[in-house]
Amino acid sequence: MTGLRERKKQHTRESLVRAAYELFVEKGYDATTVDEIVAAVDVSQRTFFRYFASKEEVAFSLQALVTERYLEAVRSRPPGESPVELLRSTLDETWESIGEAIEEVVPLTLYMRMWQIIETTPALLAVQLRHAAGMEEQLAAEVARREGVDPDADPRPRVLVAAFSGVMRAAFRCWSSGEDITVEAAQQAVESYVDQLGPALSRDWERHPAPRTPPLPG
Amino acid sequence: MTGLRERKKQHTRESLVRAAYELFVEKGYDATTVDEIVAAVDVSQRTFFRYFASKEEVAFSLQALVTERYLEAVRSRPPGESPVELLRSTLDETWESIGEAIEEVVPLTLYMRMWQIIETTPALLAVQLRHAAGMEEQLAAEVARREGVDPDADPRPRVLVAAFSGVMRAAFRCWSSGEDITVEAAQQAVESYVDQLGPALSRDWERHPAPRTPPLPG
DNA sequence: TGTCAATTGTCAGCGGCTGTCATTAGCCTC
DNA sequence: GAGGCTAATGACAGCCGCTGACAATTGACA
Repeated sequence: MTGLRERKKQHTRESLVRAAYELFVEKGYDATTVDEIVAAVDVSQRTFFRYFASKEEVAFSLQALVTERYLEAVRSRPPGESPVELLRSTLDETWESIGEAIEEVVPLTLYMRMWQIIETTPALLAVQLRHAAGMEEQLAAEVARREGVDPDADPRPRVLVAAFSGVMRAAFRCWSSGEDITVEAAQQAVESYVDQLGPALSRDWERHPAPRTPPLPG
Repeated sequence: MTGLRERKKQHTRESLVRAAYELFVEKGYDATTVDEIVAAVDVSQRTFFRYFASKEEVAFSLQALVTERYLEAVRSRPPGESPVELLRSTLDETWESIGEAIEEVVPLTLYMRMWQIIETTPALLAVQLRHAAGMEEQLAAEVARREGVDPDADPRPRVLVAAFSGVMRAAFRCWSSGEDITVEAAQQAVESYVDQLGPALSRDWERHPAPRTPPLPG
């Protein structure tokens, strides 16, 4: 087992995350002061900034966990899938795993509300988009590696990942602005949006709106 | 003609933009202080914040102009084009117009260097991505209007725009990290990336890397 | 137990940003 | 052209995010 010092550190860190999340959800991100967060955990402000480089960072400590999991899952996927299938099926595979990982730190409902706050707070939204862009980089690199192409010479990995991520973001945005803030609803939104990618790019859209629950492929 | 007061205001505003751009390009965004900007124009710091809500905003005063132009061009496009064609051909159409509009305020090379700074400064990159997301919203709304679908019920407009914007962003990123920082190079990068969208989504990628200058459709 | 190193608290200070209020300067009327 | 009116500016104080530096504390380990 790890030493006392190590455990204490992890404890303060998690306490700070929890306190921050609760305050952000309760009174909003901008209205929450770092002083208030550290007061709730009873540490000095200086200590906070030794754990987190900025007030924003604490808000994304769990988001980082999520993207890390997804990337790992993509990397450990068996070969043989086409790039689109890779991204799509990894999504299917990792939903529960990610949900469980989150709940080890904070309740899932709190995390969901935090996501809403991120989407509605301009400063946080901006940072989230930047993080997503960072993940795109790594995803594109992995796709290129799998397909044996040079990611700097062949635009297709980046193009695919960019399109895929864009669609995912649109889906999350739709989900987080809706009423059903559950993992299942998120999963539903993302998958239905992804399935619309092909039709949306087709030359002529049929006049009738696409069904909310699109037909399953195959 | 406008009064003296109005002209003075516009003058200070443009002076602030120019001074800011030059300082940002010269010593970097983070290393540039608002105090330095206002010192170069000889106004008080308070005045700066009456013109721009934040230090970031002055860096994007021209970006706003660009997206505005593109949106207008999309809106004034004749009907009959498919959604993808709409976005693609508006792009072709507006390159020079936008370039000219920029040069009325600052030299194009300065603007290009500023773009590089935005892409390489985390704080600015984040804000730019947020602005892009805002434009996506409006683009999706326009696409939905043209196709006569409900943007809240039919995910295709958002999906298409998300994919298209993601690809554009990837192209700009590639361009801004390269050596040829000209409008033509940007145009070239964007159009070749957009043309790779279909191939990238196809089930099986051919093993050979796609050509940098892809074959024209049709 | 005593030494060493890691962690923390305290303090001073910078830079972004805002509210407030007095001052200046363009506008408009007589 | 002198007057009042209003918009724009400057000056000041102050909050908040964030950092460097140094001293105090506390776990680790011989």
